[in-house]
Amino acid sequence: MTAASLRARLRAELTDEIKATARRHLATDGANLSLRAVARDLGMASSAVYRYFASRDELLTALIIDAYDALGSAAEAGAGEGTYEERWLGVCHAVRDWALANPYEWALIYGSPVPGYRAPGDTVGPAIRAVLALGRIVRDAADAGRVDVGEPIPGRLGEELAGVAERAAPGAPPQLVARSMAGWIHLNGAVSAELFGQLDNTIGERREFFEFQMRGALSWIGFR
Amino acid sequence: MTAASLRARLRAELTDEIKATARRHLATDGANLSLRAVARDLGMASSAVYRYFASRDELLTALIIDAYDALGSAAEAGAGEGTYEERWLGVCHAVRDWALANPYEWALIYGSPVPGYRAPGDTVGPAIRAVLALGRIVRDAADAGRVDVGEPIPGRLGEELAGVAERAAPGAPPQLVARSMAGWIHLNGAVSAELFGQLDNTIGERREFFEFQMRGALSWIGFR
DNA sequence: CCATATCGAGAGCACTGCTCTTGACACTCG
DNA sequence: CGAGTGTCAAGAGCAGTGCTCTCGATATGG
Repeated sequence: MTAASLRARLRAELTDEIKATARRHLATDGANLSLRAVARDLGMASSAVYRYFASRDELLTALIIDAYDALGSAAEAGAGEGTYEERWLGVCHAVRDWALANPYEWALIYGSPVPGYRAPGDTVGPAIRAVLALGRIVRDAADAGRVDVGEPIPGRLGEELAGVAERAAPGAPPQLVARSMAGWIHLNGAVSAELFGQLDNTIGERREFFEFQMRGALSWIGFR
Repeated sequence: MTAASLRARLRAELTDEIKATARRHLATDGANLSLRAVARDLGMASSAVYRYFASRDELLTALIIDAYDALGSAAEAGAGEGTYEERWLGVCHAVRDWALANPYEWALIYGSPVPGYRAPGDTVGPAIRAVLALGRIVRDAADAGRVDVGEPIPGRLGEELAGVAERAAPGAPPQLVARSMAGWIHLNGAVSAELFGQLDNTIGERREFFEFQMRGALSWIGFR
């Protein structure tokens, strides 16, 4: 395989270089980065880039998948040790820290969807890693009896949540799945609000305010 | 004034027509709509549009301000009558309903910021109307003793929040300001999650799930 | 009525994503 | 070791973009 890989290795390396350069351009041009500019930075013709990515959308998709994966890894690593509360806050801060370190990639995956862009199925796997990392902690805490399970959710939403629980965390109470998802959504909103400038001229103590919110989610979910 | 307004009226009308057409293009092209395409739809030369908006950014800014204003009006109208809980949920649903009816304008104001685009100061006034509508309800409820004020927030965040309270709602306890803001951020995240497709293939009962979350925020804030 | 300000249209510049063709290189098989 | 094959980079070219400038036409105000 090493024989065939001389060409393959060059291809893989150049693919990575293109992605890295594109990631850099993300900072200045956002989702409408210029493929030609990326090629120019690499000293190659724009048409040559099309040997590696069939379109600009495909390049963006690659960046999106990488971003989801990196965020998922960061979130999972943030779970760490300690009490369930500490693990929860650990994941929250890990997500926020990653977003602060990679704001343009965060915007790419959680900002407004590019019209006409259809996310391929490859993205959903990496996309749910972060929320699953959160859910696992709630589930573990619930198994240990450290979470007030609370009232079941009635109606069709309740049934639907039971289905979600079945697929994502068999045996977990649907209402805890719902509250975990709500926690993730709040986390997501808090990070986006901070990154997208909604806290400018209002809140300077970003980290403290974020933790205040995540502790609130924690208590509402029912940790005790 | 009617004398001078023949030209002025035409100008105002055409300005509105350009914005309306641009709003329509928002649906297909998002923030990178084509000024030329807008002009084409209006049967005028692209250069003529520049008599009305100095740049594409300026056109987008006009759309952004209009969107903030429309959302603010919808939120304020949603406060309506009833108990404090009902008013809170009324605003939440009003915001969500507006976003569902105007998804591309929501994406414009709460999606990823366009790199290189600097929001002019004119946007902050309309931008805060919605969150103020929420905050007013919490404040009213607190004045009526229907909210558990809870523990004060210590440290620099607490001091900062006291300043925010001073400016936005004099006399209101800083911790309630913080929880109101957190509620708005959660609301914002919930709407964005729904609109940006993060609930696809997971939650179908969108309205119920949204209300579940907003009731959660309600109880965490301390309504009783 | 006439000077002035405003406006629309068109040409043009530099840029974009993307396609197609051409020629060079590396690899594989006989 | 040499011929054939697949892969690659480069360049030209097309249609589209934001934006500027110039040039006539039209309405406004003194």
